[in-house]
Amino acid sequence: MNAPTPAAQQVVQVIPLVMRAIGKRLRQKNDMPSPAHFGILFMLSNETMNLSDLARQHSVSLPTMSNSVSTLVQHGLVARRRAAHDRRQVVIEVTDAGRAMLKTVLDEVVAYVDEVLASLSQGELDQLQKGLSVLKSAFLTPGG
Amino acid sequence: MNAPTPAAQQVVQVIPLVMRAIGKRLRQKNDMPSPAHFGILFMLSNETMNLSDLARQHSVSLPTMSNSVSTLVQHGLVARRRAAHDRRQVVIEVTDAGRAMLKTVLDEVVAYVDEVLASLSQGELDQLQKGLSVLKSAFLTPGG
DNA sequence: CCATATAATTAGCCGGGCTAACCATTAGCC
DNA sequence: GGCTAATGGTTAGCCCGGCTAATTATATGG
Repeated sequence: MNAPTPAAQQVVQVIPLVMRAIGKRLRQKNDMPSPAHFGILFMLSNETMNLSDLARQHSVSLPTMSNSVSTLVQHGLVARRRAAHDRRQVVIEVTDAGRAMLKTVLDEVVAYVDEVLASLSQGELDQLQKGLSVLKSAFLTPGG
Repeated sequence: MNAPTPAAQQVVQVIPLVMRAIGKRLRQKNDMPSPAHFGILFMLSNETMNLSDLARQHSVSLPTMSNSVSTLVQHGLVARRRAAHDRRQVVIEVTDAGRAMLKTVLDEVVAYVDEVLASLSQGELDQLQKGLSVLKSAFLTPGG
């Protein structure tokens, strides 16, 4: 094994830190979905998907995604629909309520992050943005 | 509310993505602790703490931390000890097994991240590192 | 037309989050 | 000294989110 890059070590250190802080903020607000639900709504807001695709993209097993979707359906945030071209598949769609919830939570989280980032200079913000772009591209390529 | 910075939007988008990918990798390996346990071990590896401090730093409630520590104790990774100066407090210490586990997991996760980052150029790695430094400093200051 | 593969659900388990209620200890104050 | 907080932890009871194994429904292919 090659020596780990400083960047990798930093990813391991910083990402969980940020994640916990955001998770804490979400838990503090009532009626906020869990981070997992948030991620599902966010994915579905761009395009509807069937369960399997959703599970794969979200890096969880199919039963787990089925359960999460059931919870979301109970809360009225998404809806199940049989696919016409293949009646085995279930397509998940975000409801209006789900879209509203997503916007609320997105605003809340972004506002919180903005609050945390408020102490940074414009130069630091640029650095942050560039760094995250790199990280995103790395984890979006196959294998990430 | 001011317009959200692009940096904040990117944080919201990228951090959960990376977190899920790392979580998936951890779940795939047997005998790997959950991300939460990993975080606890990591914190304790530098300094022993009592339960309350641990809960606060980890952004969870005291009962939650007590439960997590119980699980870790059952697995032999940490040990509880009454503080001599204040017998109400419980100090948590990492066992040798815990330290070994932490090293194993750290190596595993860092290796995985390195693998994902392998496609990046040195310049991109530098950008990533700088960006994460900024992010870390923002979330480590009070309020983060 | 039957066998197999694929999509999804259900059941059963565990970890991790919470609040409320409780016990043990310390600190403060008359 | 001896009450009365205040502080630190644990326990109980709840829910969500992970997993695997087993089941059902639909497609597909020989």
